[in-house]
Amino acid sequence: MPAITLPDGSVRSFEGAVTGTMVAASIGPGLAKAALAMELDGKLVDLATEIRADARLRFVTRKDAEALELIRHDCAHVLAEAVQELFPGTQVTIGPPIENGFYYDFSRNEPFTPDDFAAIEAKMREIIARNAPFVRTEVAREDAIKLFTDKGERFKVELIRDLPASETISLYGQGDWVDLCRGPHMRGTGDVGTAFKLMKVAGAYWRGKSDNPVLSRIYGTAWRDQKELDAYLHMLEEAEKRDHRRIGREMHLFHQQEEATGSVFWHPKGWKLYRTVEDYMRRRLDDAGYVEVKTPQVLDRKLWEASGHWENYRKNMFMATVEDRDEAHKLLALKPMNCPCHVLVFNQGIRSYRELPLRMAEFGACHRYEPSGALHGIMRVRAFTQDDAHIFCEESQIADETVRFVALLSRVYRDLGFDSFQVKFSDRPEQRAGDDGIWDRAEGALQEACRIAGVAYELNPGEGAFYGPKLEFVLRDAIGRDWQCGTLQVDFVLPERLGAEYVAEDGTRKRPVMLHRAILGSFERFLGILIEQYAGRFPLWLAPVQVVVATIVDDAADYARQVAAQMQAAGIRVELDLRNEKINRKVVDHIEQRVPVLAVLGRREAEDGKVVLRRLPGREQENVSLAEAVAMLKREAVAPDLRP
RNA sequence: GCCGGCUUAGCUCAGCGGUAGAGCAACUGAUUCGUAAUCAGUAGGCCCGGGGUUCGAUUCCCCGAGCCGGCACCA
Repeated sequence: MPAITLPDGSVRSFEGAVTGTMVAASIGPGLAKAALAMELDGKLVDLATEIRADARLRFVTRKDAEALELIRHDCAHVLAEAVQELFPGTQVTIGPPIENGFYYDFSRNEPFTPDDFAAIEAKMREIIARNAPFVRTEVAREDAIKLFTDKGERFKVELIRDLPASETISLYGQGDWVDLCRGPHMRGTGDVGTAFKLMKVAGAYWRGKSDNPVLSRIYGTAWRDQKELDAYLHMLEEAEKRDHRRIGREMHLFHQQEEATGSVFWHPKGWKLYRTVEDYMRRRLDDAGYVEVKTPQVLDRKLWEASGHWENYRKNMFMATVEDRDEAHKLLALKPMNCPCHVLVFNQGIRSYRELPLRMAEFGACHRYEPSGALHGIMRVRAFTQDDAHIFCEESQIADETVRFVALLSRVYRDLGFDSFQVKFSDRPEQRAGDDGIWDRAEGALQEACRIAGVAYELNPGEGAFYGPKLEFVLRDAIGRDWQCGTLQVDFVLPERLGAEYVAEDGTRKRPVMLHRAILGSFERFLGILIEQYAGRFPLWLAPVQVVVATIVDDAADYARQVAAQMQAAGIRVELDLRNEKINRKVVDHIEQRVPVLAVLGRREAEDGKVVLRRLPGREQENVSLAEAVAMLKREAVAPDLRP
């Protein structure tokens, strides 16, 4: 006699076991029609699930947050059925819902191409129109294995074999098609609706392991209705316009070319942006008690052997050889990291505990031979400059330094337009230097520091650096991809390997702990994200060109030159546009160039000594004196850390 | 590195087994104009590189490079 409590607190009692479908029907025909699944005692299950005992129940309809995930998961099943109907012999593997959609990985000799999408989508619509109910059955492990072995689905068999013994093995059928699945699902394929679209194909390794076979993955997106789908597709189009590679070209910020794969050619305007950020960072670091150093690019193999890079990182290092040195010294490497160099600086002379924490910063240029497939615009490159620093400190100072670092990073991110970021905690990787005792201490210290700093993080197991655990500060680009920018890493290993020590209060020699930390991460990556964040429309202090002085007629040219000269003298980054073009055209061009301020000058302004300012892409005009314009723009262009 | 796709003028893109086109940009001239594209003209191409098939390849095939999307990698 289950008594079912609904979200509004009302209780309904039934004679015997009931299903969600029956409960919904008993409440009303509207709900019976709308309910797709239900949450039973906090767990999302099929509507057809039998309820035998008292329970709390909430129906999930298309409006609810869970609906999207259900639609996407069901859509993945529909995709799999469609593919198997159209391409017999294709094996199915897994097909989960993901952010904005779903994918399904197939095993097939011939990978799918986007040319297959039209046929597959048509078949999917057919399957959805059939509205076959999703039917759950629970089976014994041996039966499941037999079923999928008979079908020739060896990946499914492998999945079943690896399920823990405690796990119930369930199948979901839709018409004649059946898949191994945990569920839950909606009532039938018709509930998927028609607001879906196949997006792209990709190779993906079975179970994410690169020595496993490559599967053919089809990505799709699915939404509640056409309107949502259209909005999503429109959002993607807009995001494409923010792509830093596109804006970099349009705004003449940088370029890349084959002769230097994975490197950036910064053009004058891009370099101005870079320098503006670098100057800002240098001031922030000065204020935060860092000292700045500059260390070599090319170092002898001996150093990399000592640091552990030779063993753990060599595959990512560029080598340099010279002919006229003996065997032992002819191999050098471009530094992939700055840390060993900083230890070498630390090791000069005798250090005292009084000097700690010693915060040693460097805008360090590094080279890493990244796998070709990893390169991505200026976000993932082979030559980059980190806003790197290493804090040499005592173990007891880790927490305080972490608190300070997180405060500094938050300040910088806010100043540069990022109000939120994700934090991940990456612990010991499989390939690492240092014994487990050292790792226990390092991870413990970092966890404790996070607790004290009040940093909430997500665990990222096994992803730490080879020398220590790390915090990753992650920002998101225009297309929704996440990039690690800031980082904080606790390292007991390198000081040991490179013999760093200091004289402690008691006169004994001790090993310092080393905190590796970066805020921007690399200038290249960070500027890429910054470009996308602002879609190239930078706030005045960052804009490579802050003001364009544009004339309406040639008669205003002399005055325009004066205006530009005065602005320039006041430190404003200004350009002149004296072209023989109509002002309309000039407005359009500078909007396209994402110039923040246009100063328009005609005969009237030349006569009155005035300037008409227009904040692009806005339409409003301000008419002010030249002196006022200069003062105002100068004030507005002050970097956030220098504002009164 | 792996799977797939792409690569034609500075940019965005057509094209096609008979050696190439548009728009924008550039250049020249006219126009001097008051806030979202003035008009006319001119010039511009190892059609990514290397092989092959063919009477003939930018087009078809193979190899390579770079880029793009994922996957793997990512101090």
